[in-house]
Amino acid sequence: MTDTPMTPLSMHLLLALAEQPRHGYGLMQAVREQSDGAVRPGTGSLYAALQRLLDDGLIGAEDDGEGRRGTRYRLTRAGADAALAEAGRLQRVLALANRRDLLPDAGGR
Amino acid sequence: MTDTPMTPLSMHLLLALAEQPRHGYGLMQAVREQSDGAVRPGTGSLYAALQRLLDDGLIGAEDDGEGRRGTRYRLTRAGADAALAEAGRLQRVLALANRRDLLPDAGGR
DNA sequence: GTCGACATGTCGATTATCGGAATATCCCCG
DNA sequence: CGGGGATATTCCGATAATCGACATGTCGAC
Repeated sequence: MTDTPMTPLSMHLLLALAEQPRHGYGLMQAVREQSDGAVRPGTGSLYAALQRLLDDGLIGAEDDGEGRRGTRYRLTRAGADAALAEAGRLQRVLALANRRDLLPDAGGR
Repeated sequence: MTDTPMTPLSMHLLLALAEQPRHGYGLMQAVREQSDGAVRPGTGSLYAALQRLLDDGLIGAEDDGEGRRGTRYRLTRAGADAALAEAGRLQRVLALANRRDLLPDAGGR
């Protein structure tokens, strides 16, 4: 139950791959769009993060077909589980935030 | 709109302070409890994070009364706004996660 | 044939973040 | 008075994550 938090970038990558397998380049764009521009990794951050996810077995990589260039990344079962766990963690944080009164002047409570 | 993500620790600190002002040490415990043990900062991480939040003006620090030892941290208006913004970001990520089919065997779609 | 989008990497530098050791005080209990 | 545990904070070294730049190559369009 000691759900270690995941970086926002990793989470976005997993979610982008949950939709469909993609190339690294496509992931860069997908993450940008998904996050409304909040997360915009350079290539360095991106491939470093992908390598970490590969090492942890959360994603898989396979060569794209014969003629095609590039590596296609896909979500593994473990990756889906991890994303789900992270989503649960976020939900708990949000629930907490709702319990607190963060709104400044609106007639709260 | 380029909502820079916040670390889980920072978010938990702001939420803990939204409930009531606290000392650093109390924050350590509050964060642990709030996160169900997922976030358990050592003292080093804790005070470093507090310093960062102070630098960004998201929290304030004042000496505790005459006789008392220690510094009492409180949430600033900017801090509440930041927490709110982060909560919004998390909500968007969660919405995304819900749209994806992460459940493995439950008869999805 | 050159331009821009697609695609995959590597490198070095800079931050960010973390955990633990060390320090000190306060308060209770005997 | 003395020890011990909770409170409270600082400093330090190590690791993790990010960024921006550079390098390399393919592809289709114009």
